[in-house]
Amino acid sequence: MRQSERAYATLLDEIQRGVLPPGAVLGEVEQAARLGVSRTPLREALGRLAAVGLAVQQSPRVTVVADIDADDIRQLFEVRAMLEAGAVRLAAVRGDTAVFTRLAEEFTAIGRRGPEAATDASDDYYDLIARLDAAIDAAVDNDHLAQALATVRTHLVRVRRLARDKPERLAASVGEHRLIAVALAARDGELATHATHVHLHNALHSALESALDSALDSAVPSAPASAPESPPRGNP
Amino acid sequence: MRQSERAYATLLDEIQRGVLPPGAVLGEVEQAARLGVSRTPLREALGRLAAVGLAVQQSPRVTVVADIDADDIRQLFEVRAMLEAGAVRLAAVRGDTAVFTRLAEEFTAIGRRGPEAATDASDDYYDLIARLDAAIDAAVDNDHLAQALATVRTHLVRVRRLARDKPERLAASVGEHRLIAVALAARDGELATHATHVHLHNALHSALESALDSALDSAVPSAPASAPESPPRGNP
DNA sequence: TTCTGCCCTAATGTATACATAGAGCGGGGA
DNA sequence: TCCCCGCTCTATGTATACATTAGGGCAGAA
Repeated sequence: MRQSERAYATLLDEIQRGVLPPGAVLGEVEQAARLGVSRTPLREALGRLAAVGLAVQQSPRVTVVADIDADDIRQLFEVRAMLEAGAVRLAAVRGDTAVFTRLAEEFTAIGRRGPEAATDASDDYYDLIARLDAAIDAAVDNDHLAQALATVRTHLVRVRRLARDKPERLAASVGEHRLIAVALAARDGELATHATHVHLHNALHSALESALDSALDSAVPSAPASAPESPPRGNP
Repeated sequence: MRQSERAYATLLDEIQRGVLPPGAVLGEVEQAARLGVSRTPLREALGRLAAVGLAVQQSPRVTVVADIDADDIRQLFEVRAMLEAGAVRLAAVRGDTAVFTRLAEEFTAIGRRGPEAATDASDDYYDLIARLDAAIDAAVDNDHLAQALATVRTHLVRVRRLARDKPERLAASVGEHRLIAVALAARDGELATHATHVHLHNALHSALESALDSALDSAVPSAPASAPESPPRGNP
């Protein structure tokens, strides 16, 4: 594998997992030394991160991990709603009914486990949801849309980490996805679109709630809003 | 200005203007020598072009200008419709009525010139349309949406070049944009959304018509569909 | 003591040298 | 004559050396 791709994958994973928190300085020499690559491939990795919006040039001299606040999350969900609503509308027309029928059955089955099983089987939940997304993408068959959605999803990974889904929210999410799958199986684009909007509305509110509880300090100026005393560093 | 940015701007312009046609090989040493920069900043420029989708790695060894066919244009307009329809719906709520009222008046004024003036004043037409787009972006105030739209618009520049708008189409487009501006001035998000869909429907059909006439050979296999004898080169 | 201006360091931006792998071509054999 | 093997050459991928500039720190003066 190319060193630049390896560096990109590593940095992406670390940013998404929070190892490199928002505001962490991404010095070229520092990260190159840490990842064991030269500056050239690392620069390419930073360029890709900047292109997708996860790294920003705070000044002409310093690149940092992009900040993320409640407003960012709202903006992200606005774009996501536009793209996913449009995607399911198209998928209802173009998709294979059998595929979505089967997915709907899987959602029904996994939903029967009840909310108390969600904690243990959360990986199964997320995997099934990812497969529904993949099926929608395949049905729509639009590269430009897929790329736009991929960018949004790249950011959403970090949002999910901030807002760990509670078990009851995860169970509700399964039900919402089940309805989307059912609508797609029935080729009901209108229902699928509305169900998607409902799902994203609930997901956004849950995310904002959890995120505000955990880390985000937006609109809660309990401490002076000046520069933090110890800005997070990726590699102290 | 940084050399890499200069190289990117130059290559982007040449791709959008058709100087580097679809399929043109983008050799690093060749382009670096031509643009008078080293391979390092040129690689960064190629990376940015690849990130936006205008350059693709045809093989691990050769990068070419991305191809574009009727299907691409349709896909592009699908994404564009999702994003712009959502944008105007939000802009109707968030925008400043005065701004869009003034823009609507400008569209009315420029529309009174009649279709025969479109050829001479096409720059004025496009400039006014661009200002409406900018006003919508500003009203929506969503960075992620702006970036997604910027990517789409980057591709659309090339589509417009393939499908040179006829004067009567340009005149009709002005009328369609006027309606969008009027709807936004009236804070009528529904009307703005529908007007946007109508406009994009017309724009897509006009583009496909013109493009099929001029250069695109999709679905018209008059010649054998094998590899062309003389693939276009950027710098023979 | 504080503010301002200069210098120095360290970071990025660029160029070039080196490594490596793939594609094309030529020669030899069947 | 055709096919296969190997070689070479050139392209990319990587590392490193050089240039440039921004930003901080120190010293001097008010």
